[in-house]
Amino acid sequence: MSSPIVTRFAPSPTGFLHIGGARTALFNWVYAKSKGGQMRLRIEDTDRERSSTAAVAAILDGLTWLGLTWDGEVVSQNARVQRHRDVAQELLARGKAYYCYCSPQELEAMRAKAEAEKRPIRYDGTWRDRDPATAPADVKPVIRFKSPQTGETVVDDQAQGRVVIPNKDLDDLIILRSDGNPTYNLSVVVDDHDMAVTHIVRGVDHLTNAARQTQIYLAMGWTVPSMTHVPLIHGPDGAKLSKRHGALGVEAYRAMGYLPAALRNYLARLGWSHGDDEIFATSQLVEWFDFDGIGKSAARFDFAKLENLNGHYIRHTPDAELLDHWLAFLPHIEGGSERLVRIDNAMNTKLLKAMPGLKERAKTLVELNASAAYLFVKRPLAMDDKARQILVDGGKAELSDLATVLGGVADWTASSLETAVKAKAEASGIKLSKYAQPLRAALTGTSTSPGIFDVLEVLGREESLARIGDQART
RNA sequence: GCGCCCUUCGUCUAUCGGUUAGGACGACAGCCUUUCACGUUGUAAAGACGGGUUCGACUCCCGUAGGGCGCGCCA
Repeated sequence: MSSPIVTRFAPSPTGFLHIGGARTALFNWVYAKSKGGQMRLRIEDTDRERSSTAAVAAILDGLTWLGLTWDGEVVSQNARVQRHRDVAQELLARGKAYYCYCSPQELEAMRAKAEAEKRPIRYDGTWRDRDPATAPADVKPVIRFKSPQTGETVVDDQAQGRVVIPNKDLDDLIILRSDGNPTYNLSVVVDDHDMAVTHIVRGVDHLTNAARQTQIYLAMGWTVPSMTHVPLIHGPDGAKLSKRHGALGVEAYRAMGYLPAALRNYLARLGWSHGDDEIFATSQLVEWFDFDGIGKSAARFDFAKLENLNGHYIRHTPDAELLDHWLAFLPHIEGGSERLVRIDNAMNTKLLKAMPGLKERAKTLVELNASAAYLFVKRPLAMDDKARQILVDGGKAELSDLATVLGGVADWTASSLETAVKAKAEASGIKLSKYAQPLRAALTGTSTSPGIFDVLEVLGREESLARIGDQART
């Protein structure tokens, strides 16, 4: 019986959960699910300066929203530093590491010199074989890993293939700082090993680290886990993701009104494929997912496609479920909370009734929320001359909106309203298209123009209708 | 500078030596709808470049160009 599959997502809490991290988490989660394994969550917070509990909270929140659940306790890497130190000592004892007394300044000078002479920037191994007895008394040493100097290190990557890196290009990295704290590459290896991680899935930016980590695994006599380095996600312009484009936290995507399921679907298709399949449920993804579907080149983030996908998910989500999503979404946008408190049972019923018409034309929850504005408008609205003017001179009609609205609010059915409105308009010689603009404005609550009820009121009153009709004709 | 990696329509991608190079988003055009949206039909749109290998290359090899990642007492 083979050991269970264990994947892990290991973000550093220096900021929000960005889109690339979200996809990495998704792949780890999906793979674990598909193999009946577990996904652990580890917070890489060894850098105390830059880590924050707020960031940890944001990451957990983001993962939860995306529906990516982890197994077991959240591991804090910082809580395990003693274990890391022990391993560093063991490496020392095994002759696989050594004390280095170079000061940061010396190292800086070394780097600068190498750069000036256009030589590779690497530690020159000064203390590798030097007698510690000659060490300066005033310098606190770091511990460096004794990296093999000849041969090559192979990373058998599930996505990148067999990646071979010459050992001469890998210098002796610091595994324990002069303050006695471990560095990333040591901590990762120790934690992944101790957490029984069998499969590491992360961004290609860690590929070189993978080689260094492989050397540490080997030095400790530990089994090297399966590794998969997924290509990065770039911004729409092909450049590295920055705050300008997609480098937003997942909470930003939530605030933009995307559904978790849609985002999962979109993210999965970014860098991974299963033939021509585009739209698939997460359960289907779990069934299909495998590392061989992962591509090698970076993908650009395309909001247009995400939006289209999201529209599809909105349209295909059952009304009640969509309403729940919307309600959960409200606190995350401006004015949402005020609207939320006004939703009682009666309103809930109205919303549910209006949902079929609403979701048909919304690509995001933001749009859905906007089109539902008419349901929250305080009435009656004042129907002044200016408003009447807008009504008469308006642009194109929104007949089905009108019908939908009434179908959701009054006892009218969409079709009967449509028929009625049509009849009224025809009788008065008014082109219905005249109503569009104010109707839309009323629907979205973005203007002071007449609300839907006022329009209907007018339509229902023969004399006003006739009067408006006259104005419209002249 | 050194190392590793990448390169098919504008974008995400299929293709695992033999295809009219397929799908999706976007774009454009039509249909449906007395609006919008949805839906639907169609059109334009791609193998970076140069060499090989092969009966035959998008697919394999080499080179060039372009791009990405890494080279911290950050993770």
